Amino acid sequence: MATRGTGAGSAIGSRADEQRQRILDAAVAVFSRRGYGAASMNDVAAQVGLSKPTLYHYVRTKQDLLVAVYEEVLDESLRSAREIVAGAPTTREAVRALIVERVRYTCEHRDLLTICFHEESALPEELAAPILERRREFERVVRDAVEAHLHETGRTLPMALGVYVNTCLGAANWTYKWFDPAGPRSARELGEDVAGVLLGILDG
Amino acid sequence: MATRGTGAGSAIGSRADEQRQRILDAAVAVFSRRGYGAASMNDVAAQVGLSKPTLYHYVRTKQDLLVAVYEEVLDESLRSAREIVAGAPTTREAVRALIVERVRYTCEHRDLLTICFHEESALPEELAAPILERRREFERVVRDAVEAHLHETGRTLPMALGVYVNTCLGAANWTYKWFDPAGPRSARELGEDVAGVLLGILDG
DNA sequence: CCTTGCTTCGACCGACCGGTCGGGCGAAAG
DNA sequence: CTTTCGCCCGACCGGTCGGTCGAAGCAAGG
Repeated sequence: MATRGTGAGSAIGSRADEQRQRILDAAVAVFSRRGYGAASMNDVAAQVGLSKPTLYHYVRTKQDLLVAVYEEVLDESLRSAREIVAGAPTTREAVRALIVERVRYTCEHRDLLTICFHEESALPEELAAPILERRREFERVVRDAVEAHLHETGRTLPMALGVYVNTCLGAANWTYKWFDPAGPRSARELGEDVAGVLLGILDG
Repeated sequence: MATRGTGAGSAIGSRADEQRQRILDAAVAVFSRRGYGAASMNDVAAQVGLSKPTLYHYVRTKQDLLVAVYEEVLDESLRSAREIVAGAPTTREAVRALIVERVRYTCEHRDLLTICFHEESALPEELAAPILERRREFERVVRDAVEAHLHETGRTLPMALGVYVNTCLGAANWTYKWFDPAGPRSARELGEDVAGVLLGILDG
């Protein structure tokens, strides 16, 4: 039950919590590189500098690590999307900011997103169901934002709304494959470029 | 060395070739569902209705099956892209047809593309290098097509050419995640919708 | 000093992996 | 009939998997 300050003035975190976070970071690195199915818990343990039994002192199963990845990504995605919609000055700016932020987050957490995009089928049905539901909720937020802008401007899209939204999300998500952190454009700037392509059809 | 007609009047194919194709189809189904690393050769054998030793009578290694998937996809992608560029009536039509075809092929071979998109890191460097080079060549064909259209019309894009091309390919490739074969739009029609979003910025 | 409780790990478990081996099968050739 | 040969598989190989067990190390409290 002992708690201890982290030394950086941040919120309290027990020793066990710190280790758990280090393990999760290691798991993200290993899972994204080797793939969840092919990665072993030995790999993860070695990455943190622990033995496998010690790793299992902090983590219940390999599956728990994968679930934690999805939780983190979905929490942050949904939170920021709702914040953007609530705070945007115009409906058009909401759509634009949603795309920019999606690209930024994806590019700056490529390991995390790589796992989310690749390992959907690695979770058993019972665990996948709530995760899928939250992802659908995220997509609904984006969809509603586009629809609100359409309604406000009286325009109509030359294709189904769902097709447009999925095209936008696809273009944004796919940056996890090609974004170059050493390139000339930052993640945020790249997001603005991508949004520029996708918003063209909204402005006519 | 015995050969036999396939009975359907098509090109000759030995019994062994037929079996090899059935095995490859099974491998595609299994690898795309479970992931290459997590899928076992027992799974593949069971899917074809053979025992594992019999499977190995036709296939050298598990890795060979994965390589065959990449070969098939890259062969077809490059071939059709070059054909489209060579036969398009205008540069704009070339770009449009490239996107439409990319979406169509992706949606109609989702299992194949799922493997290509997810298992890039499952190949050892020596095998991945030539595959990566051919993928880059495919991207170069698309890039050149866009550049030709830009040059012809005298327009300039508000973002780097590479960013635009990757955005287009991302939107097209991502359809492997959300295309619904039972939906109201065929793969080809969906491609036309997606191209409609992406070409907006080219037409101003 | 001893106890307590958290952290760590060497050694191990049964299961399953990719891949192999030696032999059994049936049909065609002699 | 026997031989041959492509096709097929039960049983097995060394190795690794996710996960467990029992014990050692060690700081804090008494």
